[in-house]
Parts: sequence; structure tokens; C-alpha cells
Amino acid sequence: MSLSYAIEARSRYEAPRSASSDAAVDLLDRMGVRMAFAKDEEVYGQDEDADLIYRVVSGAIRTSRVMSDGRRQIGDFYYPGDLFGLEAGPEHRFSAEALSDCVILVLKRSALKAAGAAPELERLIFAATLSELQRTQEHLLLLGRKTACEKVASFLAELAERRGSDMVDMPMCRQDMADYLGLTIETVSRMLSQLQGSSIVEFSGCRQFRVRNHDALSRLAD
Amino acid sequence: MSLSYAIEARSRYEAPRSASSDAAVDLLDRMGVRMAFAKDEEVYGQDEDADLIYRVVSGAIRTSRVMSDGRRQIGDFYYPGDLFGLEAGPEHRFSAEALSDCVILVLKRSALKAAGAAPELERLIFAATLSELQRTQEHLLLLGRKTACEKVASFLAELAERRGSDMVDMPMCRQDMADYLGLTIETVSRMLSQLQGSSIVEFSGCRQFRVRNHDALSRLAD
DNA sequence: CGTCATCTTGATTACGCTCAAGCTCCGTGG
DNA sequence: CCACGGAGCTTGAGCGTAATCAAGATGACG
Repeated sequence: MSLSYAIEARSRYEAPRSASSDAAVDLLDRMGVRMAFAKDEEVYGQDEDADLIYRVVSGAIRTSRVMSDGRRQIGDFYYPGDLFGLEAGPEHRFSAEALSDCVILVLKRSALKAAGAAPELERLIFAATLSELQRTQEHLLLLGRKTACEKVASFLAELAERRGSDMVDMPMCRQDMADYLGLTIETVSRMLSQLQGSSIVEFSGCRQFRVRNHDALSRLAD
Repeated sequence: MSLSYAIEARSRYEAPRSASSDAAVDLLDRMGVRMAFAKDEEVYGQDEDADLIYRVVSGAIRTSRVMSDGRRQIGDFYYPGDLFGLEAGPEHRFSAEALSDCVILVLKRSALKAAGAAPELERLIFAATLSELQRTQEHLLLLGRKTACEKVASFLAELAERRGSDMVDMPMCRQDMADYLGLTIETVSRMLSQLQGSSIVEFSGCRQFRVRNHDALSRLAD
């Protein structure tokens, strides 16, 4: 892996890929196996061995952690091109499930290690790890210090930015949003209604919205 | 800052260090510059260029992010042996400040890159990044889904576990705890009193406590 | 068109926040 | 050595935001 992550770490959705990371992605594609998962199917479970890493080809993934009494926290959502399943220890701390029907590229860690002569690959994985760390740190701020309204506004703003369009289809249900934001579905629903009432966003069906006032939305998201 | 921190916390959580990572640490030591920071002094600021990485030699560090209206979230606390300051992008998203007077080993990223022939070093930094990601994910669960009491219990339990002893000195003030846990100092204080009232912990001065009932504490921490 | 899951809305409750007062611990100087 | 002062911590009273409990509304799908 390389320490030039500053350059290499393409932010997740926008920046175009460098030639070298394209090559690395191609290599990943050749080394991995494609698998299909149905909506809500588990890709891996909490406490399972973490000897594989994964890349979303199509569809979307959520990672989540469930407490003994059923409370759930969603770690993140992953979309095509994203790597997930990296762990510091030998076991997964979060489980991963398909948000929708999806295709996942699966790679053995050991295979990656064997192909040690591929520094591009190591760089790619390191960059993905750093990028995920950064996203998780933003998530900390959201959970620890934002109000319900700010949480929901941040969530919609990020979806819209990632999508790069005003019209956004959300792949996740209200419960997934709630468990990502540390709220209940009722509160999420109320905040969405409130944002719609303020003409900041407009919903057409509960899974599709349009941003009507970007400034107001990002001001709320802080 | 007590010596026992320095000895104890060289490797933060799990495995004792391998010979190779010891060599890598020695290399780090030789490449870096030692700097002293006074209590509350800033090591780097939010939005500053991230062209250095850091290792705690003695003392303790907190990383934090402040919102425009002053709300603050602490990312993590770092102790001797811990690396910090790694970023996905070119700028720091969190600032870092000295919790106590401390000595920090500072390394230029570019110097690390130049010493590209040191795969041990890259492995060490990658492992530190993964470990930090894991900690941050646990922090997510705490912030998103735990009650005030569970948050405080988790915090004390982790401090005690890290210290490996029943008697624990806390290097941080109540405000730091509160901003780590997503609470107010009043709530932190109330929960500490409550835990003490239940004979689960016992404080001798507000910065030192003893765990009296490990089982109860870890049950509350979930 | 009917059924069931998902989502929204309403009423009430409770957990943690705010505001306010007192206490403890230390360092400092008389 | 003790009095003083101030920062940090604790405790109390009341409040507000989001949770809970409970109906309805919407929408997807057979």
C-alpha cells in the first residue's frame, strides 16, 4: 500500500479514477467472484469470520449492528463501486445485508495477499479504508451532536450530493434511515413532513424526492 | 502523565507486537521528530493541511470537531503508542489537542513515502487505520443507540479494560467525556453518581475511580 | 379490488437538556 | 498554615425534544 493516499483517495462518488486505480479495479474484477444477493439477504453476519472482502457491482448494501435487546445501528450504506467488509480483527463486527437485489464481487483476503506484487491493489484498499474512516467520523458528529431535523436534512443532502441530481430515489426504508440516524421511524417521518412543509424538499412517493431549496437544506445540515 | 500508560498502551488492544512491527516502530522513531505540547495546546486544527502523521510518546490527545455554533464532538482519545492524524483527504476534518502535557512523535508523510522500501511501515499504518475504523464503528453504536447510563458505563468499562487495572485515572475532564458521549456534563455527572450509588464504581476524586462490580458494569455497557 | 406492509399523524410520556445554585478541590497569597 | 478565589464538578427544578403508544393513510402486489 502507498502513503500517497492524499492524491489517490478519490472521494467516493465524484472524482474520476486515476489510471492506476482503474488498473487495480480491473485486477479486482479478475480476481473476484460475482455473487447475486436477494433483497434483505445477508452477505455476512456479525461475528462471522472476515476472510473475504466485497465490492458492490450493482444494487446497494447496508451494514448493521444489533444489540442483544434488538436495538440496531446502521454503519453505512454502500453503492456500486464501494468496497466493504474490511475489518481490523478476524471477525466482522457489523453484518451486511442487501438493501435491494444486488450483485457483489467477492474476493478472498488470502488471494489478495498472495498477489502481493500488486501495490496498486493495496493502495486502493488502503484508500477505501481511509475514506470509510472519514465517512464514519462524519457520522459520529451527526449522531452525537445534531438534532433530529439536522440529521434528516444531512441525510437527504448527502443522498442528493452523491446522486448529483435533484431527483433522488432512496433505496432504503424508513426503518433503515432511522437506524442510521439514531432516531425512530416516527421522528424521521415527522421531520420529512416538516422539510416538505417548508418547501425544502418535495416527495413523490415515500422513496423519491426532489430538492427544492439546496441552500436551506445544507444550512439545516450544517 | 504516568509511566504505566507508556508501558501499557504500546499496542492498544489485542495482540502483542510482532518482531516486524517492532522494527517498524523503531523506524518510525528514527524518522520522526519529537515535539512537546502543553495541556490544551493544539497539535493541528480542523481544515489544516494533513501532511504529517503523529504518534503519542507520552501524555494523551483528543481529536475533536466543532460545529459553527460551538457544539463539539470528540472523535477519540489517543494514548502512548497510538498513531493519529491519518486522513483520507488533504485536510484534517478534526482538530487534535493535548489532553495533558505530552510528547508527540511527528513524521512527514512525504518522508514516509520516500522510505517506500519499508513495507513493515505501511503495514503498521494500515493496521492502525483499520483499528481506528473499528473503534469509530463502536463509537457509532454508542452514540446512536445507547442510553446516557449505558454510554457512561461503556466509557468507564473501556477505560478500565485498557488500563487493565481496577484503579483508573482519567486524563480527561467531564466536558471531554460529555462531548465524546454526546451528552452534557450534567448528565455525565448524574450517571457517574448513579453508578457510584449502585456500588458499581467508586470515585476517589473526580478523576480517579475503581471498578467494584465488573459484571454489572459490562452488563450496563452491553 | 382487497390485503398487508410501510408510512404518516396524533396524543402522551420520559429522558436528557437547560438554567441555577451549591460544593469540592487546588493553587495562591496573606 | 489557613483564608480566599476560581475552575470544575455535582445536584436540583423545570422544560423540551424525541420516544412511545395508538390510529389512520398510503401504496405495492397478488
